[in-house]
Amino acid sequence: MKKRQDTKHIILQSATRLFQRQGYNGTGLNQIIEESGAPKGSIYYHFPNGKEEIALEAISVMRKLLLEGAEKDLSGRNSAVEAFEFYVNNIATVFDSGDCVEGLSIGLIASETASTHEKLRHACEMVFKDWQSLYANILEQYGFEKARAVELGITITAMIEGACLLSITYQNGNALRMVAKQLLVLLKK
Amino acid sequence: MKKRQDTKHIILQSATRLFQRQGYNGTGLNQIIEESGAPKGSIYYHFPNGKEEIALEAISVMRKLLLEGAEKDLSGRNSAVEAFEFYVNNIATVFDSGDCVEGLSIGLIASETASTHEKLRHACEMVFKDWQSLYANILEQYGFEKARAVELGITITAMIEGACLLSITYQNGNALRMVAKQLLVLLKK
DNA sequence: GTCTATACGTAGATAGAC
DNA sequence: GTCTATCTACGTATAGAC
Repeated sequence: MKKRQDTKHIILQSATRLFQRQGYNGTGLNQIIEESGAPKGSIYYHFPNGKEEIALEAISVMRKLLLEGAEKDLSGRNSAVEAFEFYVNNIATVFDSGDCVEGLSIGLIASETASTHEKLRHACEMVFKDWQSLYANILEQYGFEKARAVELGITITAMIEGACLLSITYQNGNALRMVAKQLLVLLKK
Repeated sequence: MKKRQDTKHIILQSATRLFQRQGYNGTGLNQIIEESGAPKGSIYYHFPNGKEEIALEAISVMRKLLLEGAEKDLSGRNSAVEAFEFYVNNIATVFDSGDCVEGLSIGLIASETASTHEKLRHACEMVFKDWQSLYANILEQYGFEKARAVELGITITAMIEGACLLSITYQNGNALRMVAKQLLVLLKK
């Protein structure tokens, strides 16, 4: 059917946005329904396993979007430094608007579920690993040796996640811009 | 009275632990009472403003503990690199035990409350700023010029918070150890 | 596929006895 | 200072008509 995919899709859209902003525990099923305008009775039709299943699919949506964005921003530059500087400064601008930031990371949902929902924890772990690999691959393309690229992949993932946390808390993107600046030192060859 | 302080204290102890592990939304008042063994009726006597007030005081407890620990680990070393390496590797060991990590940061509660509880958001912001200042001061003591020390203070705060997030998710402290290693590069003079 | 109604638990919070 | 009882709201989830 056509309607089937449409409704499921808009539920997932709203859920993704709400989970990113308010976290897993902070978001209710009722709120997702309300926000999306989807028919209330349809949630357990599309997601028989309830909230956890929605979160699992939402993480998968985030993963896809965030990785695509990263790949686009990071490719076709003249150097690793230039690529990551552009990429991180780009993220920074999102946090400047002040209110109602749609988190650009899965950091919140990851830390919430790490010790309570094994499935969700694992899904988040996979996303972080994807990022690390992507960053490492990009660095290899720019001439870093493999072992060093892997190390930097982990480090850059941590730096960006940490800076996103500071940026959300401070309500501006300055921490991310600072990280972008320090990458000049870290990526010096 | 004496009892007054005792009960309030044990409530705060449990609340601090639970908020760090499960977050603000993930922790119920009932659970705090249960965990602490405190008399159930006494919560609104000691904390008339309810859950938010408990969280506010819990953040203050975390702030004190974490800053004290950081100051101790970072002082009396031979160089900035040595100090931060010891400090970060020390944090890393806490995440190796696998299950039931008592978060060592306020990252979870900070990201949960950033867009929903202004008072709590602000309290977390102050803690992060304290960290930045502490790190910057330490770096100045080791001979970094002030402006550079401030930049690095922000960056190191982000790196550690991000690595804590990865460590919680991965259930081991390797990300933190990796960050410690990269500080060798970043703190080179 | 969608709707209404509702079950059932637990959340935070309050009142008033002790 | 502490206890019990209770209120109201909301959480997830289900049942069954349409």
